[in-house]
Amino acid sequence: MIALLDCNNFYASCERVFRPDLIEKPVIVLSNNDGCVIARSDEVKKMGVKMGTPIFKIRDLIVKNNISVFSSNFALYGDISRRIMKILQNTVSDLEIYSIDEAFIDFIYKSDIEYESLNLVCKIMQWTGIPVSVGISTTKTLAKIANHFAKKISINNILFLDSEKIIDFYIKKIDVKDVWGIGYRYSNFLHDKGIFTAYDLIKRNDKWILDNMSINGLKTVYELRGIKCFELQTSELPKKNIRNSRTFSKDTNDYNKIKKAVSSFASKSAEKLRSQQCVASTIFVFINTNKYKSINENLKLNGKVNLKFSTNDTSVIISEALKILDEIYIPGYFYKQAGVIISDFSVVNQNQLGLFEDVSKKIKRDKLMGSLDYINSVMGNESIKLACEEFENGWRINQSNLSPAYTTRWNEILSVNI
DNA sequence: TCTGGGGTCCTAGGACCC
DNA sequence: TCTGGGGTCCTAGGACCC
Repeated sequence: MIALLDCNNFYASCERVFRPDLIEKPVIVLSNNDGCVIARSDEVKKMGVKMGTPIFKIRDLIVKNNISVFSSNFALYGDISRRIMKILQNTVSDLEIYSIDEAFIDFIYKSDIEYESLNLVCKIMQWTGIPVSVGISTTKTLAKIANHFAKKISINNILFLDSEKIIDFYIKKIDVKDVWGIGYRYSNFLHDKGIFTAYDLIKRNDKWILDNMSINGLKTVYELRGIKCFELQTSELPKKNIRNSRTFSKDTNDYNKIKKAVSSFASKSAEKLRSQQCVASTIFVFINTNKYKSINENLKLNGKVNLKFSTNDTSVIISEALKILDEIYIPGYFYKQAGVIISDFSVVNQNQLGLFEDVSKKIKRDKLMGSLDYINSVMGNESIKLACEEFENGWRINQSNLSPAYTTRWNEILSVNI
């Protein structure tokens, strides 16, 4: 059996932990830059607000229904997530942390899985204040479906799909678009072909599925039929690429601002790269103009470089990224977004040294990067950084409704007046 | 006025080889 | 005029996930 544990309306629930006055009141959390809705409490879902709705389209609704609006506070959500995963680590036998608010698990005691699940739900609520749901079945894809219905119809937020009869009942009820692995393109295609539920889909033959939805589509169908194709991934795999990008708070034609932003993205990418003990050999930089404005200005510019010597040195990655920026930048346009992606990793101590690489210099640079990471880890993020990264709020995002970092910053800790 | 950010995997087609 | 068969590697783009 595989269980999927999923936090209910995770970001909204995190905000409520420190604002219990908002329990059972409508809450939304916005994307970076306060652009669109990325989390909704149940009350807001009932009002018909969809995931990703731009905030300016629901201004009236917010006022009318007195919806509490929060800017996204990833320091807080990340910390609460770590606490929940820690509880799981100490409670279950196998754990795959699938996302910030989801984990696939297997239980130690398998004789009464529903009881185990209930214990877990209660413990997480008591220790962190976050409501969670558990769906259990024979494959990951079915556990996902179990979880989907656990949130909707189960009284205790737990649903166990074990017998074939019960599985059949639910896969006849679920729209293919809500099946894990079937996105909006495939679901439109399937609807056109007269396939509306997961049950309709599994009745199609394998060849048809393979031809139209490729191998992953077929795996999904097998999983729906109760045949395991996706195993529990219990150890964390290193990332294959690292991306840092932002939409600017205001479109900008100021080259220096973009340069500082790109430097800063490159630096953050390098830091993440070092934290997984890797070096990278490909650097990709992109800048985009505003896609919602006139066609003429809808530019997507990008470039990349393959380095001769793989590196995780911040200054090298920044200077290479800036060279690319220099090449792709076209003056006279207003840019909306920029980003840096690094890829083609190898593990630090397995990396072949270049024949013409200056080894003594490299050792010095490695030490320097080590010190930089150490100071930032002890003194707090961005305590020191390179001079080319931004210092003022040149391109920083809008966060006008940001809640305090209650659990990760001493000066923002909750105070209680008695 | 105002539309997020960070990932993975697969496939078709082109370039190149003998 | 007629133009094979078999392979590898790389890349862009498309699909999906949270």
